[in-house]
Amino acid sequence: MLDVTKKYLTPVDREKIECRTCNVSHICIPHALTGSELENLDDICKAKRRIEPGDTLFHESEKQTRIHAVRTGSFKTYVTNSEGMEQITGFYLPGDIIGLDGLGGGICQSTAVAIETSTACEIPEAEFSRLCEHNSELNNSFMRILSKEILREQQHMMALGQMSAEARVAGFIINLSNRFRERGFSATEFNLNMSRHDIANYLALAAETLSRILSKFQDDGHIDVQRRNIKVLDMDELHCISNGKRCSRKSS
Amino acid sequence: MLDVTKKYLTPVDREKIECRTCNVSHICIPHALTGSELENLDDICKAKRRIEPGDTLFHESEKQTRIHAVRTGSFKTYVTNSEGMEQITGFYLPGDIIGLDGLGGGICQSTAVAIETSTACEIPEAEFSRLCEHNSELNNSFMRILSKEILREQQHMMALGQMSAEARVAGFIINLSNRFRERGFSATEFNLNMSRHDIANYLALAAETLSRILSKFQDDGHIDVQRRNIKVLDMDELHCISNGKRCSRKSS
DNA sequence: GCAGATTCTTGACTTTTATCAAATTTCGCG
DNA sequence: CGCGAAATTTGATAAAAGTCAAGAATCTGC
Repeated sequence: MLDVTKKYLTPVDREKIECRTCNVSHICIPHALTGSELENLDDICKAKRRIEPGDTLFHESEKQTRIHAVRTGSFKTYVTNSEGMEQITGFYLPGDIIGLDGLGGGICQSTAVAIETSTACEIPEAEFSRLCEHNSELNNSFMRILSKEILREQQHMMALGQMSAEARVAGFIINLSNRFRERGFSATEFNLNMSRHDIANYLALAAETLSRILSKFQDDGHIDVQRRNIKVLDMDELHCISNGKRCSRKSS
Repeated sequence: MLDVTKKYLTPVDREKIECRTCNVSHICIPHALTGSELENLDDICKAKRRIEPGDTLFHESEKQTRIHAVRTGSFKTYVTNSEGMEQITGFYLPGDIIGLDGLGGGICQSTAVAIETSTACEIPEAEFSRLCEHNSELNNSFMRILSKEILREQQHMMALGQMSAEARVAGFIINLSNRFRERGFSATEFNLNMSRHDIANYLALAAETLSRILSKFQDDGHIDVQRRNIKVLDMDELHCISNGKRCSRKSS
Protein backbone atom coordinates (compact mmCIF):
# COMPACT_ATOMS: atom_id res chain seq x y z
CA MET A 1 0.00 0.00 0.00
CA LEU A 2 1.19 3.49 -0.76
CA ASP A 3 1.83 5.78 2.14
CA VAL A 4 -0.79 8.45 1.68
CA THR A 5 0.90 10.88 4.05
CA LYS A 6 3.80 11.57 1.73
CA LYS A 7 3.43 14.39 -0.74
CA TYR A 8 6.03 13.00 -3.07
CA LEU A 9 6.41 9.34 -3.74
CA THR A 10 9.59 7.65 -2.63
CA PRO A 11 11.84 5.85 -5.11
CA VAL A 12 10.17 2.63 -4.09
CA ASP A 13 6.79 4.03 -4.93
CA ARG A 14 8.17 5.48 -8.09
CA GLU A 15 9.35 2.07 -9.23
CA LYS A 16 5.80 0.87 -9.27
CA ILE A 17 4.54 3.56 -11.58
CA GLU A 18 6.92 3.53 -14.50
CA CYS A 19 5.37 3.84 -17.92
CA ARG A 20 6.47 0.27 -18.59
CA THR A 21 4.22 -1.11 -15.92
CA CYS A 22 1.52 1.53 -16.14
CA ASN A 23 -1.79 0.02 -17.10
CA VAL A 24 -2.94 3.04 -19.07
CA SER A 25 0.19 3.42 -21.19
CA HIS A 26 -1.77 2.25 -24.24
CA ILE A 27 -3.85 5.42 -24.01
CA CYS A 28 -1.10 7.76 -22.89
CA ILE A 29 1.96 9.23 -24.57
CA PRO A 30 4.06 6.04 -24.53
CA HIS A 31 1.65 4.09 -26.69
CA ALA A 32 3.92 4.67 -29.70
CA LEU A 33 7.07 3.65 -27.87
CA THR A 34 8.92 0.42 -27.26
CA GLY A 35 11.89 -0.82 -25.25
CA SER A 36 14.66 1.70 -24.83
CA GLU A 37 12.53 4.60 -26.00
CA LEU A 38 10.16 3.90 -23.18
CA GLU A 39 13.07 4.07 -20.77
CA ASN A 40 14.05 7.47 -22.17
CA LEU A 41 10.57 8.71 -21.49
CA ASP A 42 10.63 7.25 -18.00
CA ASP A 43 13.91 9.04 -17.40
CA ILE A 44 12.53 12.50 -18.11
CA CYS A 45 9.21 11.81 -16.44
CA LYS A 46 10.22 13.48 -13.21
CA ALA A 47 7.99 14.08 -10.26
CA LYS A 48 5.13 11.70 -10.06
CA ARG A 49 3.10 13.48 -7.48
CA ARG A 50 0.30 12.45 -5.28
CA ILE A 51 -2.50 15.01 -5.18
CA GLU A 52 -5.36 15.13 -2.72
CA PRO A 53 -8.95 15.96 -3.69
CA GLY A 54 -9.40 19.69 -4.25
CA ASP A 55 -5.67 20.34 -4.62
CA THR A 56 -4.43 21.92 -7.81
CA LEU A 57 -2.07 20.17 -10.17
CA PHE A 58 -1.30 23.52 -11.76
CA HIS A 59 -2.92 26.88 -11.60
CA GLU A 60 -4.03 29.37 -14.19
CA SER A 61 -1.46 32.04 -15.15
CA GLU A 62 1.41 29.75 -14.28
CA LYS A 63 3.98 29.46 -16.97
CA GLN A 64 3.74 25.85 -18.01
CA THR A 65 6.96 23.99 -18.62
CA ARG A 66 5.58 20.56 -18.02
CA ILE A 67 3.10 18.26 -19.61
CA HIS A 68 0.94 16.41 -17.11
CA ALA A 69 -0.37 12.91 -17.52
CA VAL A 70 -2.98 11.45 -15.20
CA ARG A 71 -1.65 8.26 -13.70
CA THR A 72 -4.40 7.40 -11.23
CA GLY A 73 -7.53 9.17 -10.07
CA SER A 74 -9.12 12.02 -11.98
CA PHE A 75 -8.95 15.75 -12.49
CA LYS A 76 -11.12 18.58 -13.69
CA THR A 77 -9.84 21.63 -15.52
CA TYR A 78 -11.53 24.98 -15.61
CA VAL A 79 -11.04 28.47 -16.96
CA THR A 80 -12.26 31.64 -15.27
CA ASN A 81 -13.38 34.89 -16.80
CA SER A 82 -12.85 38.43 -15.55
CA GLU A 83 -15.91 38.13 -13.35
CA GLY A 84 -14.56 35.05 -11.63
CA MET A 85 -17.09 32.75 -13.24
CA GLU A 86 -15.75 29.29 -13.81
CA GLN A 87 -16.30 27.01 -16.76
CA ILE A 88 -15.14 23.44 -16.37
CA THR A 89 -13.51 22.50 -19.64
CA GLY A 90 -12.87 18.82 -19.08
CA PHE A 91 -12.64 15.81 -16.83
CA TYR A 92 -9.46 13.79 -17.14
CA LEU A 93 -9.01 10.11 -16.43
CA PRO A 94 -5.87 7.96 -16.17
CA GLY A 95 -3.85 8.18 -19.37
CA ASP A 96 -5.24 11.59 -20.30
CA ILE A 97 -2.89 14.52 -20.82
CA ILE A 98 -3.65 17.83 -19.09
CA GLY A 99 -2.36 21.33 -19.62
CA LEU A 100 -2.02 21.42 -23.37
CA ASP A 101 -3.11 25.04 -23.48
CA GLY A 102 0.24 26.18 -22.10
CA LEU A 103 2.59 24.55 -24.58
CA GLY A 104 5.32 26.37 -26.42
CA GLY A 105 6.16 28.75 -23.63
CA GLY A 106 2.66 30.06 -23.19
CA ILE A 107 0.86 30.93 -20.02
CA CYS A 108 -1.63 28.30 -19.04
CA GLN A 109 -5.07 29.82 -18.71
CA SER A 110 -6.65 26.86 -17.04
CA THR A 111 -6.49 25.32 -13.61
CA ALA A 112 -6.38 21.58 -12.96
CA VAL A 113 -7.81 20.27 -9.71
CA ALA A 114 -7.88 16.72 -8.43
CA ILE A 115 -11.36 15.27 -8.04
CA GLU A 116 -10.15 12.38 -5.92
CA THR A 117 -6.79 11.31 -4.54
CA SER A 118 -4.73 11.11 -7.69
CA THR A 119 -1.24 10.78 -9.05
CA ALA A 120 0.13 12.57 -12.08
CA CYS A 121 3.28 12.22 -14.13
CA GLU A 122 5.08 15.43 -14.99
CA ILE A 123 7.09 15.60 -18.17
CA PRO A 124 9.27 18.66 -18.77
CA GLU A 125 8.23 20.04 -22.13
CA ALA A 126 11.74 20.96 -23.24
CA GLU A 127 13.11 17.48 -22.66
CA PHE A 128 10.08 15.90 -24.19
CA SER A 129 10.53 18.06 -27.28
CA ARG A 130 14.09 16.84 -27.66
CA LEU A 131 12.87 13.26 -27.42
CA CYS A 132 10.33 14.01 -30.14
CA GLU A 133 13.03 15.39 -32.43
CA HIS A 134 14.72 12.02 -32.44
CA ASN A 135 11.57 9.99 -32.74
CA SER A 136 9.10 11.07 -35.36
CA GLU A 137 6.75 8.32 -34.26
CA LEU A 138 6.58 9.88 -30.81
CA ASN A 139 6.22 13.34 -32.33
CA ASN A 140 3.37 12.13 -34.48
CA SER A 141 1.71 10.49 -31.54
CA PHE A 142 1.93 13.68 -29.52
CA MET A 143 0.45 15.66 -32.41
CA ARG A 144 -2.38 13.16 -32.38
CA ILE A 145 -2.95 13.81 -28.68
CA LEU A 146 -3.04 17.54 -29.31
CA SER A 147 -5.38 17.30 -32.24
CA LYS A 148 -7.64 14.97 -30.29
CA GLU A 149 -7.87 17.54 -27.53
CA ILE A 150 -8.93 20.15 -30.09
CA LEU A 151 -11.45 17.69 -31.45
CA ARG A 152 -12.80 16.93 -28.00
CA GLU A 153 -13.35 20.61 -27.37
CA GLN A 154 -15.10 21.00 -30.72
CA GLN A 155 -17.46 18.17 -29.83
CA HIS A 156 -18.19 19.85 -26.55
CA MET A 157 -18.94 23.14 -28.31
CA MET A 158 -21.39 21.19 -30.43
CA ALA A 159 -22.98 19.83 -27.28
CA LEU A 160 -23.22 23.22 -25.61
CA GLY A 161 -24.37 24.96 -28.75
CA GLN A 162 -26.81 22.57 -30.36
CA MET A 163 -27.96 19.93 -27.93
CA SER A 164 -30.77 20.04 -25.39
CA ALA A 165 -30.10 19.60 -21.70
CA GLU A 166 -31.21 15.96 -21.82
CA ALA A 167 -29.10 15.21 -24.86
CA ARG A 168 -26.05 16.72 -23.18
CA VAL A 169 -26.51 14.63 -20.06
CA ALA A 170 -27.01 11.44 -22.08
CA GLY A 171 -23.95 12.26 -24.14
CA PHE A 172 -21.94 12.86 -21.01
CA ILE A 173 -22.80 9.45 -19.60
CA ILE A 174 -21.98 7.77 -22.92
CA ASN A 175 -18.67 9.59 -23.12
CA LEU A 176 -17.63 8.50 -19.64
CA SER A 177 -18.78 4.97 -20.36
CA ASN A 178 -16.61 4.78 -23.46
CA ARG A 179 -13.61 6.16 -21.64
CA PHE A 180 -13.97 3.70 -18.77
CA ARG A 181 -14.22 0.83 -21.24
CA GLU A 182 -11.03 1.97 -23.01
CA ARG A 183 -9.33 1.80 -19.64
CA GLY A 184 -10.48 -1.72 -18.93
CA PHE A 185 -13.31 -0.84 -16.56
CA SER A 186 -16.99 -1.60 -16.85
CA ALA A 187 -18.75 0.50 -19.44
CA THR A 188 -22.12 0.04 -17.76
CA GLU A 189 -21.37 0.62 -14.10
CA PHE A 190 -19.02 3.29 -12.88
CA ASN A 191 -18.59 6.17 -10.51
CA LEU A 192 -19.26 9.79 -11.28
CA ASN A 193 -16.49 10.98 -8.98
CA MET A 194 -17.22 14.59 -9.71
CA SER A 195 -19.95 16.50 -7.91
CA ARG A 196 -23.31 17.19 -9.51
CA HIS A 197 -22.37 20.83 -9.43
CA ASP A 198 -19.23 20.15 -11.49
CA ILE A 199 -21.04 18.01 -14.02
CA ALA A 200 -23.71 20.69 -14.35
CA ASN A 201 -21.12 23.40 -14.84
CA TYR A 202 -19.32 21.34 -17.47
CA LEU A 203 -22.58 20.80 -19.33
CA ALA A 204 -23.62 24.43 -18.85
CA LEU A 205 -26.69 23.49 -16.84
CA ALA A 206 -27.99 24.46 -13.43
CA ALA A 207 -27.30 21.75 -10.86
CA GLU A 208 -31.04 21.45 -10.34
CA THR A 209 -31.65 20.80 -14.01
CA LEU A 210 -29.02 18.06 -14.04
CA SER A 211 -30.52 16.49 -10.97
CA ARG A 212 -33.98 16.50 -12.51
CA ILE A 213 -32.72 14.93 -15.72
CA LEU A 214 -30.87 12.16 -13.88
CA SER A 215 -34.02 11.47 -11.90
CA LYS A 216 -36.02 11.35 -15.10
CA PHE A 217 -33.57 8.95 -16.74
CA GLN A 218 -33.87 6.79 -13.65
CA ASP A 219 -37.68 6.93 -13.67
CA ASP A 220 -37.63 6.01 -17.34
CA GLY A 221 -35.42 3.03 -16.61
CA HIS A 222 -32.45 4.14 -18.68
CA ILE A 223 -30.07 4.31 -15.75
CA ASP A 224 -29.88 3.41 -12.10
CA VAL A 225 -28.10 6.13 -10.22
CA GLN A 226 -27.39 5.95 -6.52
CA ARG A 227 -25.48 8.99 -5.39
CA ARG A 228 -22.29 8.84 -7.43
CA ASN A 229 -22.61 5.28 -8.63
CA ILE A 230 -24.32 4.89 -11.97
CA LYS A 231 -25.52 1.80 -13.81
CA VAL A 232 -26.45 2.19 -17.44
CA LEU A 233 -29.49 0.00 -18.10
CA ASP A 234 -30.29 1.03 -21.65
CA MET A 235 -27.32 2.36 -23.59
CA ASP A 236 -29.26 2.44 -26.86
CA GLU A 237 -31.84 4.73 -25.38
CA LEU A 238 -29.13 7.04 -24.09
CA HIS A 239 -27.69 7.16 -27.59
CA CYS A 240 -31.10 8.06 -28.96
CA ILE A 241 -31.58 10.82 -26.43
CA SER A 242 -28.07 12.10 -27.05
CA ASN A 243 -28.88 12.22 -30.75
CA GLY A 244 -31.98 14.25 -30.06
CA LYS A 245 -34.40 11.41 -30.78
CA ARG A 246 -36.75 9.64 -28.46
CA CYS A 247 -36.65 6.02 -29.61
CA SER A 248 -38.81 4.10 -27.17
CA ARG A 249 -41.20 6.66 -25.79
CA LYS A 250 -41.40 5.38 -22.21
CA SER A 251 -42.46 8.72 -20.79
CA SER A 252 -44.24 11.81 -22.01
CA MET B 1 -4.74 42.09 -60.60
CA LEU B 2 -5.16 38.42 -60.01
CA ASP B 3 -7.10 36.47 -62.58
CA VAL B 4 -10.09 35.27 -60.63
CA THR B 5 -11.02 32.61 -63.17
CA LYS B 6 -8.07 30.41 -62.31
CA LYS B 7 -8.50 27.82 -59.61
CA TYR B 8 -4.81 27.57 -58.94
CA LEU B 9 -2.51 30.51 -58.97
CA THR B 10 0.17 30.63 -61.61
CA PRO B 11 3.85 30.91 -60.72
CA VAL B 12 3.58 34.61 -61.25
CA ASP B 13 0.75 34.89 -58.76
CA ARG B 14 2.61 32.58 -56.45
CA GLU B 15 5.58 34.92 -56.42
CA LYS B 16 3.45 37.59 -54.91
CA ILE B 17 2.30 35.55 -51.99
CA GLU B 18 5.47 34.16 -50.49
CA CYS B 19 5.73 34.19 -46.73
CA ARG B 20 8.50 36.72 -47.07
CA THR B 21 6.21 39.29 -48.57
CA CYS B 22 3.03 38.21 -46.83
CA ASN B 23 1.64 40.95 -44.65
CA VAL B 24 0.29 38.59 -42.00
CA SER B 25 3.47 36.58 -41.54
CA HIS B 26 3.93 38.14 -38.10
CA ILE B 27 0.80 36.34 -36.96
CA CYS B 28 1.30 33.14 -38.93
CA ILE B 29 3.73 30.21 -38.65
CA PRO B 30 6.78 32.08 -40.04
CA HIS B 31 6.81 34.65 -37.28
CA ALA B 32 9.67 32.75 -35.59
CA LEU B 33 11.68 32.40 -38.78
CA THR B 34 14.28 34.47 -40.56
CA GLY B 35 16.20 34.44 -43.84
CA SER B 36 16.95 30.99 -45.19
CA GLU B 37 14.55 29.29 -42.81
CA LEU B 38 11.75 31.32 -44.30
CA GLU B 39 12.78 30.10 -47.73
CA ASN B 40 12.62 26.50 -46.55
CA LEU B 41 9.09 27.10 -45.40
CA ASP B 42 8.19 28.76 -48.67
CA ASP B 43 9.58 25.73 -50.49
CA ILE B 44 7.28 23.26 -48.80
CA CYS B 45 4.31 25.60 -48.82
CA LYS B 46 2.82 24.04 -51.93
CA ALA B 47 -0.48 24.87 -53.44
CA LYS B 48 -1.67 28.31 -52.57
CA ARG B 49 -5.23 27.97 -53.69
CA ARG B 50 -7.93 30.44 -54.48
CA ILE B 51 -11.26 29.49 -52.97
CA GLU B 52 -14.63 30.97 -53.80
CA PRO B 53 -17.28 31.78 -51.18
CA GLY B 54 -19.06 28.64 -50.04
CA ASP B 55 -16.37 26.31 -51.35
CA THR B 56 -14.68 23.98 -48.93
CA LEU B 57 -10.99 24.15 -48.14
CA PHE B 58 -11.19 20.67 -46.70
CA HIS B 59 -14.03 18.46 -45.69
CA GLU B 60 -14.83 16.49 -42.60
CA SER B 61 -13.65 12.85 -42.62
CA GLU B 62 -10.82 13.65 -44.96
CA LYS B 63 -7.48 12.39 -43.83
CA GLN B 64 -5.53 15.55 -43.25
CA THR B 65 -1.96 15.63 -44.41
CA ARG B 66 -1.72 19.36 -44.72
CA ILE B 67 -1.84 22.34 -42.45
CA HIS B 68 -3.78 25.27 -43.88
CA ALA B 69 -2.99 28.91 -43.34
CA VAL B 70 -5.37 31.65 -44.37
CA ARG B 71 -3.58 34.02 -46.68
CA THR B 72 -6.43 36.34 -47.69
CA GLY B 73 -10.15 36.37 -47.07
CA SER B 74 -11.79 34.36 -44.31
CA PHE B 75 -13.12 30.93 -43.48
CA LYS B 76 -15.52 29.30 -41.08
CA THR B 77 -15.07 25.81 -39.69
CA TYR B 78 -17.85 23.62 -38.41
CA VAL B 79 -18.47 20.17 -37.05
CA THR B 80 -21.61 18.13 -37.60
CA ASN B 81 -23.26 15.60 -35.35
CA SER B 82 -25.03 12.38 -36.26
CA GLU B 83 -28.25 14.31 -36.81
CA GLY B 84 -26.63 16.61 -39.31
CA MET B 85 -26.74 19.61 -37.01
CA GLU B 86 -23.86 21.98 -37.54
CA GLN B 87 -21.87 23.90 -34.98
CA ILE B 88 -19.54 26.55 -36.28
CA THR B 89 -16.35 26.24 -34.27
CA GLY B 90 -14.45 29.23 -35.50
CA PHE B 91 -13.95 32.06 -37.95
CA TYR B 92 -10.46 32.35 -39.39
CA LEU B 93 -8.76 35.48 -40.67
CA PRO B 94 -5.52 35.94 -42.60
CA GLY B 95 -2.61 34.45 -40.69
CA ASP B 96 -4.80 31.97 -38.82
CA ILE B 97 -4.11 28.26 -39.09
CA ILE B 98 -6.99 25.89 -39.85
CA GLY B 99 -7.36 22.15 -39.56
CA LEU B 100 -5.42 21.47 -36.40
CA ASP B 101 -7.86 18.76 -35.37
CA GLY B 102 -6.48 16.38 -37.98
CA LEU B 103 -2.80 16.44 -37.08
CA GLY B 104 -0.70 13.36 -36.49
CA GLY B 105 -2.46 11.22 -39.04
CA GLY B 106 -5.92 11.75 -37.69
CA ILE B 107 -9.14 12.18 -39.55
CA CYS B 108 -10.26 15.75 -39.58
CA GLN B 109 -13.74 16.03 -38.10
CA SER B 110 -14.36 19.56 -39.18
CA THR B 111 -15.12 21.25 -42.47
CA ALA B 112 -13.61 24.56 -43.54
CA VAL B 113 -15.62 26.76 -45.89
CA ALA B 114 -14.62 30.08 -47.42
CA ILE B 115 -16.80 32.99 -46.34
CA GLU B 116 -15.53 35.23 -49.13
CA THR B 117 -13.12 34.79 -52.00
CA SER B 118 -10.01 33.65 -50.21
CA THR B 119 -6.59 32.17 -50.64
CA ALA B 120 -4.97 29.60 -48.41
CA CYS B 121 -1.46 28.23 -48.08
CA GLU B 122 -1.16 24.47 -47.77
CA ILE B 123 1.76 23.02 -45.88
CA PRO B 124 2.30 19.25 -45.97
CA GLU B 125 2.42 18.12 -42.37
CA ALA B 126 5.18 15.55 -42.90
CA GLU B 127 7.54 18.05 -44.46
CA PHE B 128 6.67 20.66 -41.91
CA SER B 129 7.47 18.18 -39.13
CA ARG B 130 10.89 17.58 -40.59
CA LEU B 131 11.49 21.32 -40.67
CA CYS B 132 10.49 21.50 -37.02
CA GLU B 133 12.96 18.77 -36.08
CA HIS B 134 15.79 20.97 -37.25
CA ASN B 135 14.47 24.18 -35.78
CA SER B 136 13.31 24.04 -32.22
CA GLU B 137 12.26 27.67 -32.44
CA LEU B 138 9.83 26.78 -35.21
CA ASN B 139 8.68 23.73 -33.29
CA ASN B 140 8.04 25.85 -30.23
CA SER B 141 6.18 28.40 -32.24
CA PHE B 142 3.95 25.73 -33.74
CA MET B 143 3.26 24.32 -30.28
CA ARG B 144 2.22 27.82 -29.30
CA ILE B 145 -0.20 27.97 -32.23
CA LEU B 146 -1.67 24.64 -31.18
CA SER B 147 -1.99 25.58 -27.54
CA LYS B 148 -3.56 28.90 -28.51
CA GLU B 149 -6.17 27.07 -30.53
CA ILE B 150 -6.99 24.95 -27.48
CA LEU B 151 -7.15 28.12 -25.41
CA ARG B 152 -9.41 29.82 -27.92
CA GLU B 153 -11.81 26.91 -27.77
CA GLN B 154 -11.78 26.97 -23.98
CA GLN B 155 -12.67 30.65 -24.01
CA HIS B 156 -15.51 29.89 -26.36
CA MET B 157 -16.78 27.14 -24.06
CA MET B 158 -16.78 29.73 -21.30
CA ALA B 159 -18.81 32.03 -23.52
CA LEU B 160 -21.31 29.34 -24.46
CA GLY B 161 -21.56 27.95 -20.97
CA GLN B 162 -21.57 30.99 -18.70
CA MET B 163 -22.33 34.13 -20.62
CA SER B 164 -25.68 35.65 -21.55
CA ALA B 165 -26.67 36.17 -25.17
CA GLU B 166 -25.79 39.87 -24.98
CA ALA B 167 -22.43 39.20 -23.37
CA ARG B 168 -21.61 36.67 -26.08
CA VAL B 169 -22.44 39.08 -28.87
CA ALA B 170 -20.44 41.89 -27.26
CA GLY B 171 -17.52 39.51 -26.76
CA PHE B 172 -17.71 38.43 -30.37
CA ILE B 173 -17.47 42.01 -31.62
CA ILE B 174 -14.54 42.72 -29.28
CA ASN B 175 -12.76 39.57 -30.42
CA LEU B 176 -13.10 40.46 -34.09
CA SER B 177 -12.03 44.02 -33.37
CA ASN B 178 -8.85 42.82 -31.67
CA ARG B 179 -8.05 40.45 -34.46
CA PHE B 180 -8.53 43.11 -37.13
CA ARG B 181 -6.26 45.46 -35.21
CA GLU B 182 -3.55 42.79 -34.97
CA ARG B 183 -3.74 42.57 -38.75
CA GLY B 184 -3.34 46.27 -39.27
CA PHE B 185 -7.00 47.07 -39.95
CA SER B 186 -9.29 49.38 -38.09
CA ALA B 187 -10.41 48.06 -34.73
CA THR B 188 -13.52 50.20 -34.72
CA GLU B 189 -14.91 49.77 -38.20
CA PHE B 190 -14.90 46.49 -40.05
CA ASN B 191 -16.97 44.03 -41.97
CA LEU B 192 -18.79 41.05 -40.54
CA ASN B 193 -18.28 39.01 -43.67
CA MET B 194 -20.18 36.08 -42.27
CA SER B 195 -23.96 35.86 -42.36
CA ARG B 196 -26.07 36.61 -39.31
CA HIS B 197 -27.05 32.97 -39.37
CA ASP B 198 -23.41 31.89 -39.09
CA ILE B 199 -22.63 34.31 -36.29
CA ALA B 200 -25.73 33.15 -34.43
CA ASN B 201 -24.78 29.51 -34.88
CA TYR B 202 -21.25 30.17 -33.66
CA LEU B 203 -22.62 31.94 -30.57
CA ALA B 204 -25.30 29.28 -30.05
CA LEU B 205 -28.13 31.75 -30.55
CA ALA B 206 -31.14 31.92 -32.80
CA ALA B 207 -30.54 34.27 -35.71
CA GLU B 208 -33.50 36.33 -34.50
CA THR B 209 -31.97 36.75 -31.07
CA LEU B 210 -28.69 37.93 -32.59
CA SER B 211 -30.55 40.38 -34.79
CA ARG B 212 -32.46 41.77 -31.84
CA ILE B 213 -29.29 42.19 -29.79
CA LEU B 214 -27.48 43.98 -32.60
CA SER B 215 -30.47 46.27 -32.96
CA LYS B 216 -30.46 46.92 -29.24
CA PHE B 217 -26.73 47.71 -29.23
CA GLN B 218 -27.42 50.10 -32.06
CA ASP B 219 -30.37 51.73 -30.28
CA ASP B 220 -28.22 52.10 -27.18
CA GLY B 221 -25.53 53.77 -29.22
CA HIS B 222 -22.81 51.20 -28.66
CA ILE B 223 -22.43 50.31 -32.30
CA ASP B 224 -23.56 51.45 -35.69
CA VAL B 225 -24.33 48.45 -37.82
CA GLN B 226 -25.42 48.71 -41.43
CA ARG B 227 -25.89 45.31 -42.91
CA ARG B 228 -22.44 43.73 -42.63
CA ASN B 229 -20.51 46.87 -41.86
CA ILE B 230 -20.10 47.60 -38.20
CA LYS B 231 -18.73 50.65 -36.40
CA VAL B 232 -17.92 50.33 -32.73
CA LEU B 233 -18.93 53.57 -31.03
CA ASP B 234 -18.36 52.60 -27.41
CA MET B 235 -15.83 49.85 -26.91
CA ASP B 236 -15.80 50.28 -23.12
CA GLU B 237 -19.51 49.64 -22.95
CA LEU B 238 -19.10 46.50 -25.05
CA HIS B 239 -16.44 45.31 -22.62
CA CYS B 240 -18.81 45.94 -19.74
CA ILE B 241 -21.60 44.02 -21.41
CA SER B 242 -19.24 41.21 -22.31
CA ASN B 243 -18.21 41.02 -18.66
CA GLY B 244 -21.80 40.74 -17.61
CA LYS B 245 -22.02 44.27 -16.17
CA ARG B 246 -24.06 47.21 -17.35
CA CYS B 247 -21.80 50.22 -16.82
CA SER B 248 -23.68 53.17 -18.24
CA ARG B 249 -27.30 52.23 -18.06
CA LYS B 250 -28.52 53.85 -21.26
CA SER B 251 -31.51 51.58 -21.65
CA SER B 252 -33.73 49.54 -19.38
C1' DG C 1 -33.10 48.27 -63.37
C1' DC C 2 -36.31 44.94 -62.11
C1' DA C 3 -38.30 40.25 -60.41
C1' DG C 4 -37.45 36.69 -57.52
C1' DA C 5 -34.72 34.83 -54.04
C1' DT C 6 -32.28 35.41 -50.04
C1' DT C 7 -31.10 37.52 -45.84
C1' DC C 8 -32.29 40.18 -42.14
C1' DT C 9 -35.43 42.37 -38.85
C1' DT C 10 -39.37 42.77 -35.94
C1' DG C 11 -43.45 41.14 -33.36
C1' DA C 12 -46.22 37.77 -30.74
C1' DC C 13 -46.07 33.87 -28.24
C1' DT C 14 -43.98 29.43 -26.37
C1' DT C 15 -40.61 26.53 -24.48
C1' DT C 16 -36.71 25.49 -22.08
C1' DT C 17 -34.05 26.00 -18.47
C1' DA C 18 -32.66 29.00 -14.53
C1' DT C 19 -33.68 30.72 -10.04
C1' DC C 20 -35.44 30.67 -5.53
C1' DA C 21 -36.89 28.09 -1.65
C1' DA C 22 -37.25 24.19 1.06
C1' DA C 23 -36.84 19.37 2.14
C1' DT C 24 -33.99 15.38 2.16
C1' DT C 25 -29.99 12.66 1.95
C1' DT C 26 -25.27 11.92 2.70
C1' DC C 27 -20.74 12.83 4.59
C1' DG C 28 -17.04 14.12 7.84
C1' DC C 29 -15.63 13.87 12.20
C1' DG C 30 -15.58 13.81 17.14
C1' DC D 1 -23.35 6.63 16.65
C1' DG D 2 -24.92 11.16 16.04
C1' DC D 3 -24.49 16.18 15.00
C1' DG D 4 -23.79 19.80 11.83
C1' DA D 5 -22.37 20.89 7.26
C1' DA D 6 -22.54 20.06 2.63
C1' DA D 7 -24.56 18.05 -1.38
C1' DT D 8 -28.49 16.66 -3.72
C1' DT D 9 -33.28 16.47 -4.87
C1' DT D 10 -37.82 18.31 -5.58
C1' DG D 11 -41.34 21.91 -6.21
C1' DA D 12 -43.03 26.45 -7.69
C1' DT D 13 -42.15 30.31 -10.36
C1' DA D 14 -39.56 33.43 -13.47
C1' DA D 15 -36.63 34.78 -17.02
C1' DA D 16 -34.07 34.14 -21.07
C1' DA D 17 -33.95 32.77 -25.42
C1' DG D 18 -36.29 30.02 -29.10
C1' DT D 19 -39.94 29.41 -32.55
C1' DC D 20 -43.25 30.82 -35.77
C1' DA D 21 -44.87 34.21 -38.80
C1' DA D 22 -44.73 38.18 -41.45
C1' DG D 23 -42.62 42.13 -43.36
C1' DA D 24 -38.51 44.87 -44.98
C1' DA D 25 -34.21 45.26 -47.01
C1' DT D 26 -30.77 43.68 -50.04
C1' DC D 27 -28.62 40.95 -53.47
C1' DT D 28 -28.43 38.35 -58.04
C1' DG D 29 -28.96 37.42 -62.55
C1' DC D 30 -31.05 38.52 -66.59
